[in-house]
Amino acid sequence: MGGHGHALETLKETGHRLTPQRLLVLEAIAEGGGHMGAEEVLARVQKVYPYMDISTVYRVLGLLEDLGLVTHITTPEGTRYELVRGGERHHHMVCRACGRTWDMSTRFLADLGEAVWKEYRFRADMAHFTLQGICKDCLSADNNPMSGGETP
Amino acid sequence: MGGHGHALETLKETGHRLTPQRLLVLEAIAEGGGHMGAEEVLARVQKVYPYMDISTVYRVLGLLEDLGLVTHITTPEGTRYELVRGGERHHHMVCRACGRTWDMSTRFLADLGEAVWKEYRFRADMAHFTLQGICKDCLSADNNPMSGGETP
DNA sequence: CTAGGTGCAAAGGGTTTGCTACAAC
DNA sequence: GTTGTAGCAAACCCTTTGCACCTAG
Repeated sequence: MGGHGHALETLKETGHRLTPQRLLVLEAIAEGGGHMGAEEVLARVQKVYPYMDISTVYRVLGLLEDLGLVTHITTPEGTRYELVRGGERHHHMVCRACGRTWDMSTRFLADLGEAVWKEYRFRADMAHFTLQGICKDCLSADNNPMSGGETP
Repeated sequence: MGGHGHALETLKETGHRLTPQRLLVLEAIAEGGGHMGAEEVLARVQKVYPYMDISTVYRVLGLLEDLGLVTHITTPEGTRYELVRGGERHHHMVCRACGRTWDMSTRFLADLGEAVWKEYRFRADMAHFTLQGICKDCLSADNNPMSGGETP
């Protein structure tokens, strides 16, 4: 069970029904950890409740997002959803070779966000930030050339 | 006239035919000033050549991208293409409010990539990097609270 | 000439919508 | 009981693909 008890309250307070489907989506996205696609949420829920429909997943995710409980980002791999956790910052580096996720200090993004803010007055959304690349293990494993991958 | 004469050479050198459709797509994307969706490219070309088909647009854009003449980024509003102009490399900031795309100097990501490399030996892939957030216009338009969006 | 490229139509993948039965309150 | 929801199917983008004809080299 994740820390989404607060979410249930929000649902009730805003006059929405507490349906099993909503609980299941909430659980799935809470346990899934990082960014999940709708299809992945569906798969997780269906392990417990096989009748779950993809349209319900989208509707629930949309509702949760309207309530500020979930956000989504657009990536080249498609739309990814995740739980909004108060205060918790999670910046990740995902290795494209081995798929592992590594933690990154918020310091780096603080610098980036601040620099961009000063220069462009653009308020970057760092809440859900994932850097892709190749981790040190995979780099040494095969000396991956990775066309222009270093600092552009 | 756009500076894509170089593109024509690249096409010939790589053994591709110089078709009117390719020239038109090249012109459209050069004159459009970048950040264009396939549909917009199609519209521009069709003003001159109404028979142009969307599938041709995609195929030409794909070819030009393979040749390194064009890049694309993924935004919440869809895929956006732009001409690669020598030297003028940059990254993008996409406003979640108005959907516009803004250019960002590579300098900021260079710093981030380098810092991450030094600290973690993680080789970040900065190609097609897109920062999401709220642009200055939308910030001043309505004083958007943007849940914890500032510099973390 | 002859491969490569185009237009058209149709298929795909992801997301949304209309509808009726159903379940939360 | 009411009304909001879920499931299903079909519609809807956007993008890709198959195929016969056409055209640049």
